[in-house]
Amino acid sequence: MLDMKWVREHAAETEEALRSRDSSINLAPLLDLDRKRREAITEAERLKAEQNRLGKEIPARKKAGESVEPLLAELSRIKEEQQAALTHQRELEDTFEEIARALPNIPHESVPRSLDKRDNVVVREHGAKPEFGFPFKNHLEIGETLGIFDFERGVKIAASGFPVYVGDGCRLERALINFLLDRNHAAGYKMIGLPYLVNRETGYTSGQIPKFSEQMYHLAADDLFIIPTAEIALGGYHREEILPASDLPLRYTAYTACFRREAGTYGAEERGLVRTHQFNKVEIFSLTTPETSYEELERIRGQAEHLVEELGLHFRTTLLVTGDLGQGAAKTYDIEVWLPGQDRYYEVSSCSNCEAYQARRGNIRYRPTATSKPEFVHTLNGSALATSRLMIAILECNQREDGSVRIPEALRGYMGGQEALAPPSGG
RNA sequence: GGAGAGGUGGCCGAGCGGUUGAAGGCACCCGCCUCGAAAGCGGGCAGGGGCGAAAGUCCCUCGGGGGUUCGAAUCCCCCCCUCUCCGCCA
Repeated sequence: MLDMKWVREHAAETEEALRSRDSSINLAPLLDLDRKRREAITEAERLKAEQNRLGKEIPARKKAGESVEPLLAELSRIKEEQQAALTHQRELEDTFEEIARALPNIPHESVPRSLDKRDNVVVREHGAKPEFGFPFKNHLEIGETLGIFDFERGVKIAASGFPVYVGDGCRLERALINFLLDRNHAAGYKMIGLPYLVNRETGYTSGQIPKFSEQMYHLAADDLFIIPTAEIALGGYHREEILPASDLPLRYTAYTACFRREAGTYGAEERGLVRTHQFNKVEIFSLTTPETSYEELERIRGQAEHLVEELGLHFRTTLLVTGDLGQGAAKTYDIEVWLPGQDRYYEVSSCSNCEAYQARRGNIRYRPTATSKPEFVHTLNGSALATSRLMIAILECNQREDGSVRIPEALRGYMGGQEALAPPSGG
């Protein structure tokens, strides 16, 4: 949600900025509706004030022994008029809000303007693509050799896109999750365990509802949504609160499974763990003052990059262009690791500053000073990191000719000192 | 799921048909006092919205939504949540 007062006063520049991410955006109908809406409010309130004023005279007149009959007649007439005005006001407000809520955030000035994601700017590269002196395998083949995944049975249990991790595969991902949580904790992010189900209000806060509802699994009987990322649940954590300024910044990290319907994104080339309906992710989430949110974005990005580095993986960081930004984001960095088996980079982290977009939707505020009015906080989120996809990178980049996979040193402590994943003996 | 109790401002807590957007306390802010501080004293202090350059003014909000009434925090209905007891399940 944007600050509609600000939009009203900066209509032309807002429209220009929004069009840089969606060329079909036209603010004119919304601004027209806003004008009519405010006129309707003024009229309904005028009638209500009149009603209140006359109503207050009743006890005095009764006391004075005067007849209140003419006054009551007058009142019922005004009341009827007022009801009609109120209905009109609500209609306009509903339509207005429906349109206003669907607007994406205004991109930050430092974000490159383009509708073409091929214009995303690589701002950092680390390491190099691994070179193999032997025919390398993709993660599916490696998984087959090591017996660490069971996609067939995942289908049997649930459906395609619900992977099963077995033995060392399960242990390795477990190790990753623990490693990431520990590092995030050490970096000052408070660990937090979250519900995987969220209600409508929380879904709305993060911007998933209503526009992207169809990407979430929905439990109709209870009207709850299964989270596509911990960001959604974390966004709801401080909903409807006024935080003391001294508490900011608030930094959280959480591990959750993530569930995405991925409707319409079916890709035969994205097999195995590349794109699934259920995956695992460790998330970072910060709430800050408006003044410090861009520093915080760099901090989150730095943390995510550092984690990939520690795992010894080759990655690049890109600054997304306006057209590639998610609904609530004002600025986003993606961190992508190289997947030899896919012959391309894949996102393992997306770090965004949503500024006040989510805070406004969820009414998350803070009081800058003891005497000032509450203001909206800025919210930021970043994957740190998506472990299911990291698994692919680790397996593919650390494979050896004999079919075993070297375990990154950072994870060995979480694997009982184990240094490699080896194929079952005799097979 | 059944029975009962309850949801009021940043927090605690009164109010139970009009003068209450809400007593009192705590917290917080400003001032006095003090070398400074504490205590004490005086004052201030909910959120959102419309109009307005501003001062200001009006409207809404006492869990949420409807209703009764000229008028609702107060009465009625539905829903949500919390607590206690029972049932059920881990």
